[in-house]
Amino acid sequence: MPAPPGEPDATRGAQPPAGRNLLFLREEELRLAQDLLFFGYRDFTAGADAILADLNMGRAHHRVLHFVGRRPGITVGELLGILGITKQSLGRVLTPLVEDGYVVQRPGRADRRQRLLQLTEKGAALERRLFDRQRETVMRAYREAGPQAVEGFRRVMRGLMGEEARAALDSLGGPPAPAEPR
Amino acid sequence: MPAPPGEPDATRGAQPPAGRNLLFLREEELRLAQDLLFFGYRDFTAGADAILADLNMGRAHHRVLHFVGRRPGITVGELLGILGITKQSLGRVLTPLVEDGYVVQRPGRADRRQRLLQLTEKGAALERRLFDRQRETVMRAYREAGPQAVEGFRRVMRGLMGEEARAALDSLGGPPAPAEPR
DNA sequence: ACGGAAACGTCAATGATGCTGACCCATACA
DNA sequence: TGTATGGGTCAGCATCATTGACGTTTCCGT
Repeated sequence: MPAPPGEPDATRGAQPPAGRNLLFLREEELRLAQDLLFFGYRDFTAGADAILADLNMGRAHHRVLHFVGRRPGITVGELLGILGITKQSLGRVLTPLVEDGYVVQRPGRADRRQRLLQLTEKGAALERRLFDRQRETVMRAYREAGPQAVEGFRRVMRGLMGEEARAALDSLGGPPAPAEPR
Repeated sequence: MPAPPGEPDATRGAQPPAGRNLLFLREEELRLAQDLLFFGYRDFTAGADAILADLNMGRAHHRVLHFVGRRPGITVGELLGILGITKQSLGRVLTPLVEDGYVVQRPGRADRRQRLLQLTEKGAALERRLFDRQRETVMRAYREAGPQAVEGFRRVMRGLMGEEARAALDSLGGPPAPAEPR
């Protein structure tokens, strides 16, 4: 039941169009955006949350697995910067992940104070499981919406971010890892 | 610095294109979606969170203000359904909001067991303040991305939702309130 | 008119996620 | 040698959400 292309059904109870380029900024549309983000994000995370609950973990654990998997060899400090949380908050999640064998730390080569983080096989397997669950959700949404909508989605989401988040995002997709051979 | 139109920059480190319509479902693109949702949602809520913190409130309070404002006269049960939380969780947020004069409850006319919720002036003022903060964020994103991207954003976000959320969403934009005159 | 069920409220306990403040250790570097 | 940095940890606190168990009021079908 893919939505009909073209016409946004989001312009409900509106005055007659008065510019089509300003129109889309009206209040109801912005409230709709709030609704969309709330429901969309909640359901996006719901599948993974269920898996995590069985393992006595939460969303925070998933985020660590996700970003460590995305950037193997990431330092604790970089991870803190990406997540935007405190050392203590990260510690309470990261320490158990290491103890339970999902993540390994090895000292940095250039700077031995650093702890470079990596997923173990076990960690990678769990991350993959969580990813696959979300993949279904996202793929369905992407397929229903079509490639052009996906591109629009990306642009809007990026626009919602502050400078820091944009930089972090770019750093994730870009360089796979800054040297540091094993 | 609006992103260059057309080319998704999300197709990094890719094999040569093999369909362009299947291509956009590849793993890296799905991981990018995870990143976008995490950063985007976080920064979207950040502004309102800051205001709320000063008032010793949290996101949950905002959600109540938002949905009560969006649907004046909503019952507690409907609100529970929309938020997807338990009665107890709602109570801990709603009771203080009523005590502090942000929300009023009046018994239902047709069914006096119900408590119909409404914002007071004070509540509407706070909701407006929170809304305005998020409005800036969303407007910037919408403007940078353009109307077509906005439409795509809407379609994808909607696609992320489950059946229930879609129904709830539709009920929000649609009928302003089911009768029940004061 | 009676009894079950629905709508709402509330008490108690628990868990996950985050915060601040205060330390500590090991390493890097001037 | 002395300070700064990367990382870890302890204690205490707040928010948000959970489950389970009751209690009250009101509705409605038999």
